[in-house]
This record gives sequence, structure tokens and C-alpha cells, in this order.
Amino acid sequence: MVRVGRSFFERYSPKVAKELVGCRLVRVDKGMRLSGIVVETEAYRGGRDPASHAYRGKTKRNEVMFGQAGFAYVYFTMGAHYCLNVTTEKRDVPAAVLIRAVQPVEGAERMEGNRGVTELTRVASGPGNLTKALRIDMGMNGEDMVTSKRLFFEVGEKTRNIEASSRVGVSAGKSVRWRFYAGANPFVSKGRPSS
DNA sequence: AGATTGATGTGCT
DNA sequence: GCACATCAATCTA
Repeated sequence: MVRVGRSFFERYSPKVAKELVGCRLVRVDKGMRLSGIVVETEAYRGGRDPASHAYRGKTKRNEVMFGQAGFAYVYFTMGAHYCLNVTTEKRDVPAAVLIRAVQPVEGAERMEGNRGVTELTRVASGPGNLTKALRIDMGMNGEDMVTSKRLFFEVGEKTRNIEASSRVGVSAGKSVRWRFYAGANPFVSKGRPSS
């Protein structure tokens, strides 16, 4: 298994988001591998991107986005959900890729247990679901996913029919289509019907 | 100090 | 398809 290296993340955020589809997200929990193929991502770029957390400058919450690429940025939202991002681009460029959904590969039963559902297509479909299935919380914030032993990416097969659409749940910045997902894959979260 | 706002998910219809 | 729970960080005064 080849791990995704630092240089992969240090590029233009939407490009990283697109190429991340098809890679394998691996979470080692209690010595057991829980993994899944990434089927859906969204790119965010601070500065000119009003949908980004970093749009209004650096804060204690989003400071990870300003650091080096390849780090996990985990944040709490909507009162009950965690979301997993990977930082991208060079240091001091606030950018990240949100992992929205994965297709369970290893430890699927364990993930089902963590989630309390048996429908495999829904186990890690959606940012909040994904983190719950893989037991990712604020303790993972700032984790270096290039060197970490418990959370990282492995190079996967190239996904061919990757589709792009506008991002889900974002009111501003609808002009860019920075949501990438594997076409016709049932594990992709049902976002918004319109694109 | 108080109000507002979400990068959402679930469950019921 | 649509309502609604839920709470920390951020924004406003």
C-alpha cells in the first residue's frame, strides 16, 4: 500500500479534491483498520472563497487551515456533527478539502456498529456520518495525515467518471463547482438534487 | 454579554 | 420532500 505524500496535498485545492476521489481513507482504531474509498469531496479555498471558514481571517478554530498541507482539520458544526478535512496548498494559504463520503472496504461491520445502522450505502455517506463511522473527533484535529499511524490516505485506483457540481449546503460562492464525486456511485451522499 | 449562524442528519409524511 | 433538533465559534454592540 502506497501512502499519499505531502506533495500531493500542496497543490491547487480543487485539483487535490478531484484526485482524492478513488483514494482510500484509512483509520486505524484499536489496532484495526477501518477504511473506505473516497467517493465524494469538496474543495475550499480561503481568501476569495466566501464559503470557506477562513474567509474572515485566521481564528483559533480554523488555524490548521493556514498551516502546512496534509493535516487533518476537524471541526464541530450544527451542534452535533464533526467534519473531516485535509489541508491543502502551501503554508499560509488557507485551503482544505472536505471529505463528504467514503465507500466502506475494511471493517465495514465495525463502522455499522459505530453508526447504529446496517444499510451499508449510508454508513459513511455524508460528512457527519463519515466521522462517526470512523470514530473521528476533535482529538484528530491537527493530525499529520502524511506521517500519522491512525489516520491517512492510500493511493487507490483512478476513478474515471468523476463528476463536478456546485457545493452542498453552501449559500455563498455557488458559482464554482468544487464538489467532486464518483458518478453513479450509490455511496455518494444525496446532496442537493440541483447541480 | 447576547444574538446569530451554520461545509447536517434523521425521521416522518 | 420537508421540518426540526442542537451548540460552539463567531459576530455585534
